[in-house]
Amino acid sequence: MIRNSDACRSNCPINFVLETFGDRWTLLIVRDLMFKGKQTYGNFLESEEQISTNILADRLRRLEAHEIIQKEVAKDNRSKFIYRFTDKGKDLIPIMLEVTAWSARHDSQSNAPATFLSDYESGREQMIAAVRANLD
Amino acid sequence: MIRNSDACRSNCPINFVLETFGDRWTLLIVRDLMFKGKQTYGNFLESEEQISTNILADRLRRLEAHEIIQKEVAKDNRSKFIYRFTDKGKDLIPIMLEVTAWSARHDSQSNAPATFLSDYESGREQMIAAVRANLD
DNA sequence: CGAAGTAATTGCATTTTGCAAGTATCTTAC
DNA sequence: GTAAGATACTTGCAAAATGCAATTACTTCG
Repeated sequence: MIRNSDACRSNCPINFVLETFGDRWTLLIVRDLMFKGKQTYGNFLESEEQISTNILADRLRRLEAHEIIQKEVAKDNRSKFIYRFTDKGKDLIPIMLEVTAWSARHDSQSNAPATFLSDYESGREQMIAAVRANLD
Repeated sequence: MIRNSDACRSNCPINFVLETFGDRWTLLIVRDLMFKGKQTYGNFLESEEQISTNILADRLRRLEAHEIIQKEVAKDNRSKFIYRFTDKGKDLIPIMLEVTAWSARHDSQSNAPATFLSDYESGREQMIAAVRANLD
């Protein structure tokens, strides 16, 4: 069940993001949709972090309610939904890249590509544009 | 109690950030320390989102365990601790500013300063440097 | 029609959160 | 030196969220 008024705690911009993304799963769905070409419920379930079906259904519902993503029936198979970012969702790209950069700097176990940091630092705007262009 | 091995779900950079910041409170503490000059347990408790004492104590402990912040006894009052960012913590500045920008763009209720977006877009590096310089 | 594929929902045990009250240590005022 | 206040927590318990396994519902394919 979606919290109907979503109990907004304040009008702080940091808090605003937490109202949607302040849990351990939502951002992984965004990641899969943004960087891994995943677009269906079944795709998201396959991720290595092993999200469970009830949590996935709940988070997709909330992301849609917050107008980060929208879904449509797949053209090739009408029993399937295709999830896509809204413009608001696409605007998360700079945040996601900045988060990736921080982890690349501070997590010695990070599996970010070896060239990520230098590519990002030398061409941030280009990388943002490239990710955006790669979303249909 | 801090999860001893913190059950790392994957080596994905997005997931790495979630392991520390994937809840509704931790980032508010970072915000207060980064932008509002708050440095003590009592200061953090005063924020409008009304964090409770047990959650605050737990999150400060985790932030310290993850080496985002460190605490020291206050010089003027030995019954008080002063919390400060580590270098790893200071490196969160670009993420926090990017998050603020996203909310400023997409939350009509946002209380971000009216000039924030234009200042940020025209001088991102300067703003990062300014915030950093403002941390002791 | 029946089997397979896709997207969920349900029930229940475990974990986390939120709230109120209590405790411990250090400082200040007399 | 002691009592009152300031500061930083801890504890106990009810409520909510999470995680897991099983089940349901709808669509497509043969």
